[in-house]
Amino acid sequence: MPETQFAVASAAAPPLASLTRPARLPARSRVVGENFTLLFEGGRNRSLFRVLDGCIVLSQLLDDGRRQITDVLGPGRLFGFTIDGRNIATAETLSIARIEALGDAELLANNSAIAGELKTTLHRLQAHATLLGRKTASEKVASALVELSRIFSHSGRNGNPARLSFHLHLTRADLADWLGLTVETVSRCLNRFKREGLIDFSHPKTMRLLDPERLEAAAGFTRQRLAGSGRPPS
Amino acid sequence: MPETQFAVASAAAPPLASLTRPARLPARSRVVGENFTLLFEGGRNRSLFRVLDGCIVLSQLLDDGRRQITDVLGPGRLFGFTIDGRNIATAETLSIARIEALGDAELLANNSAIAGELKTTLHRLQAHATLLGRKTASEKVASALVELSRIFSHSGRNGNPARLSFHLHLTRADLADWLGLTVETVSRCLNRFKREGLIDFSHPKTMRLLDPERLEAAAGFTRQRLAGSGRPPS
DNA sequence: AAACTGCGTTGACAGCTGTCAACCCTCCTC
DNA sequence: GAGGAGGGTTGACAGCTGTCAACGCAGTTT
Repeated sequence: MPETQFAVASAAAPPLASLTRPARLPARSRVVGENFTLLFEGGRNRSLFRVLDGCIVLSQLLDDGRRQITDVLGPGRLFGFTIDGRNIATAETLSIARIEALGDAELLANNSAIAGELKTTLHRLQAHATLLGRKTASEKVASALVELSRIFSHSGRNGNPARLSFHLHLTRADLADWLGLTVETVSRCLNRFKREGLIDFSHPKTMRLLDPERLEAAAGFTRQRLAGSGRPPS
Repeated sequence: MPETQFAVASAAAPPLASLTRPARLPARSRVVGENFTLLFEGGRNRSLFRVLDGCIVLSQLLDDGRRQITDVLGPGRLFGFTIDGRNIATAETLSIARIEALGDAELLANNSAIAGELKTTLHRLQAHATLLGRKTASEKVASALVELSRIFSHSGRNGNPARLSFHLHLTRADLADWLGLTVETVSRCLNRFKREGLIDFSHPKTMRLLDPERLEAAAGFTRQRLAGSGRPPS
């Protein structure tokens, strides 16, 4: 495997973003290797987990093996939600990842925060459903690049400059499973964007956005905010 | 319009719910007409709502008008979740519907119930993402029929017999927007299922499942439960 | 009764994306 | 260094599904 951005770091000290709780890590924090399945859909689980570092994806399988990645999680996101004690989704690492289990006390204390996370996830999943159902292959790949840059760029102090370059944790196959495409289509789109000067990559996973604005346009915006307010029925 | 299950009620008074508060319903309950947009994505809203009767869909729009229905709600489901006071999704009625606003007191009292509803919705949305990204047109339509029969069949005392016949609240266009297809493809699939004896409908919205088992098979199951338990990382 | 509208169905055709295959490259093992 | 495995790219081709168009039908209006 090509060294991930954690390879060196995890050898020495905590890598990038030893954020959240750099020193004295809580006892429940844990480092997990690449391509490791943390939770199985339908499996029993009594904890919530927070991503401290790295990349984790949630997925679902059809009986014949078709896979759909439903969300890509970066630092800060929570996962491990259950219904009747059973995991809603399969969770696997795409990089060396650091995660933290949330204890019951924390759960209760952060109850509204957890509801907020649930709503955020709901919102993301809705947007992704729109992508899956109503966007073309090009729009899907462009959307993915914009989204992943937001999740995994080391948000530079100014915001913009650092956003241009980031590590694509997903393989072409992962991207395909996320976007409802095939590896070939993903590859073709990426290389077309490269030829057109929208993006650049030497290593397949080292991505740089050369023209974020055109890329966002190519992503086919979802309307972010409606100008008018809603019409509450009461 | 063909009579919905509410047609009688609406015949007495003006068809499209001018009725707001028919008989002695709880103060916050309300009847809304067909094809009425209750909430706009991005609009302000301070209440949660519960569907008491009828059919409500959540949707999202792209700038050019492409629409994606992200969930279909029947009796019992909650909607109106917000992030920063802004609606996550657009909500519109597909039938005359009865809804109920949940007050703050109820909200606090039902906090865990609400988290449960959020998780249920998350689960449904995930399954739908898998449908959108990884199922064929036939599988999508078959899945939709099975799903809608579960939501809208008047759950007979025995369960099964009543499940066979139900009112399809969605038009072909709604189905298309839900499944990420076109009306033509939806229509072709439905009529093929009809020719093959899987379903039957005289009126386009009066659906009957003649062979639920074959239909479920045609839907391409998502693996419901994993035998083994998950592997919690702590 | 005629015309109109919305919705649904059906056919012909096109094209986007999937399928199949070959090949390249890097990394790893032996 | 040879060989193998995994991931990525590219080309040829096919087919599923979208596009475009015509038509039917029911309900409503004029």
